[in-house]
Amino acid sequence: MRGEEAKAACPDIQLVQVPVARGKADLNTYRTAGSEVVSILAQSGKCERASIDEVYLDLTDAAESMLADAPPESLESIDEEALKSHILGINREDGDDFKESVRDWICRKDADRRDKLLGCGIIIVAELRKQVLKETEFSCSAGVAHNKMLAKLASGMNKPAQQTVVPYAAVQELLTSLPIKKMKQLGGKLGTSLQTDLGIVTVGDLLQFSETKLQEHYGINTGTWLWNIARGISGEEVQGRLLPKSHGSGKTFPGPRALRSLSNVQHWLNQLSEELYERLSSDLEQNKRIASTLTLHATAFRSKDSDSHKKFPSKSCPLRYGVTKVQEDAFNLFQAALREYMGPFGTKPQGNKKETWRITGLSVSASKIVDIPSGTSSIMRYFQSQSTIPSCSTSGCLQEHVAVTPSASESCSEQKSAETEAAMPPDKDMSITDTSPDLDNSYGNMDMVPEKFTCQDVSCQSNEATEFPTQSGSNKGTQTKTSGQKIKEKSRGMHSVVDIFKNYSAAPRSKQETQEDSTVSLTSNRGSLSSSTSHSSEMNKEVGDRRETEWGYKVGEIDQSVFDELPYEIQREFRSFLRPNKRPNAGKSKGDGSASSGIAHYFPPLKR
DNA sequence: ACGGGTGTGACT
DNA sequence: TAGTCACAC
Repeated sequence: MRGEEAKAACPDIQLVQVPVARGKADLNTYRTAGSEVVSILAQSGKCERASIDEVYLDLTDAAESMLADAPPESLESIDEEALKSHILGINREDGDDFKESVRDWICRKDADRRDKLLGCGIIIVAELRKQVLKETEFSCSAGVAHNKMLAKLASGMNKPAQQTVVPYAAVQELLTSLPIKKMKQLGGKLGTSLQTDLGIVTVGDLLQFSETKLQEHYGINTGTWLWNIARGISGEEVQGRLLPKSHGSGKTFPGPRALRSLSNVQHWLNQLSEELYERLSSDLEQNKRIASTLTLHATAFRSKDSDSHKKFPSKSCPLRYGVTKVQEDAFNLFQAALREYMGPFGTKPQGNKKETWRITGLSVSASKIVDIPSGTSSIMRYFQSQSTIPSCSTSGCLQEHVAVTPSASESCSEQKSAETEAAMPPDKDMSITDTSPDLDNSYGNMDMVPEKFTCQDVSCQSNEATEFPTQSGSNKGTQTKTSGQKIKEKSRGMHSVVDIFKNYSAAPRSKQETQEDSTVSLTSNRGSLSSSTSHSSEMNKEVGDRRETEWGYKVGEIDQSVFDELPYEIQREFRSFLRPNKRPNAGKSKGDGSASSGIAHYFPPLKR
């Protein structure tokens, strides 16, 4: 029920509300909580942060070790928490005997090796959940099974704060009567289609269809995937990734709250950009990562006019570090999208006051996040100073600045940012374009779901951007160059600092599990966010380790002009990373063999 | 059940 | 690469 109803029914009820900052919901409390739990779980095996409160753990190694060194059957006593497990296929009626049956199952000597591993997993997971509870005060639920799909399914079967196990022999029974809509990925349109188009309601029904038949209806990949999951087969690997791949900040403006003026849109974009930037700064500071693409999403409708439900296009551009830069670029992206949305007829000559459009949703997000190799302290400082530089707001400066912004500005030459006020402080900029994939590290993962948050203290969020003042402050200006043209060209050519980073090859993480992983998915509930903070150092450590791997780059990918734009200090630092042996034979970019001009194939001279 | 704020991945 | 769509928490 809604809060109001609840209050009416229970006047003394304690309702917890999501914190608000900058006029919008602030989820940092939850992000921090999630990170705390991940940092604990990641110690035990490969970990994948599946969402803000969910993780998957691949405990294969830990389980195998236990089986080899101290198998359950050799233990004199089994963890009480483990004995509380729900094991599918084992009846646990009356309260006294079931722990015995669980113990028997875990210690069964004649068990299939896979189930013996599961038995170890049960003990490990029980231990982990206790540790999470003790160290964070969050409880969590878990599923222990042979793959992600089954573990996820199981984790939701006994909540809160319990764990469920799927023995190999229980898979069929579990699945046959299970409504397909309960399976991850089938909760939406595909599940509906399966139901209405093929009459499939349960996974058991799905079992009747041949792989070919399913492929005819849903394509090769989806068809095969469906055929497999009906049999409890899921080859999905647990990704070793503890950090999010993107950051976003958005807000909806339902019904009467829809935005109707450019200046209002700009106001909210500024708020959203500010939050986004704060998070980017934390990421840089804590994880040494840089995002390189900024994307603007909006939802809109045009009152009255025909096809008022046309989609508002999303737009993106290179992400430049600096709050005002993000705000500026976001607004420019919006205007570019708006013109496209309104069509050739969107031009101004519309006498009456209010616009014909209504914005019901806005969001800005940052993606293509790459690690900065360890040891690049000057690069860190560079980006930090970038964000520190306040404003030098002069229209002339703005112009130049604009010319430099590739995508976001390409459109901004014309329109009026009139009413918008606020000096747009164009600072020196450095556009970042593109990046490369995730260099995952391998750790375990887990996810928790705070059920009741009693955290009323918004300040428990740990990142105060003291290191990355979001604005104002003295200007260190002169050490970075303000030129525009060169950077613009390099941006066009898609080369920049991040391009260099991206080639830093994630050291082959080896580690190739195959089948029969003990995968765990935990879901937690409840928790009183105590002010526990500094666990951040632990996180840093984890993240730091993987960065020590060597990295290489292709000389051919560094544009001379890009290099020239870098502060001397950074040019020097980069030089230390350059690996002559990686020099390509022919001009190529991104290793895809495509030729590219304007690329230097030699070490750029240091410039001061 | 529904809505808000996020986030990921497939596909074009 | 940019942009859309589906799905999930």
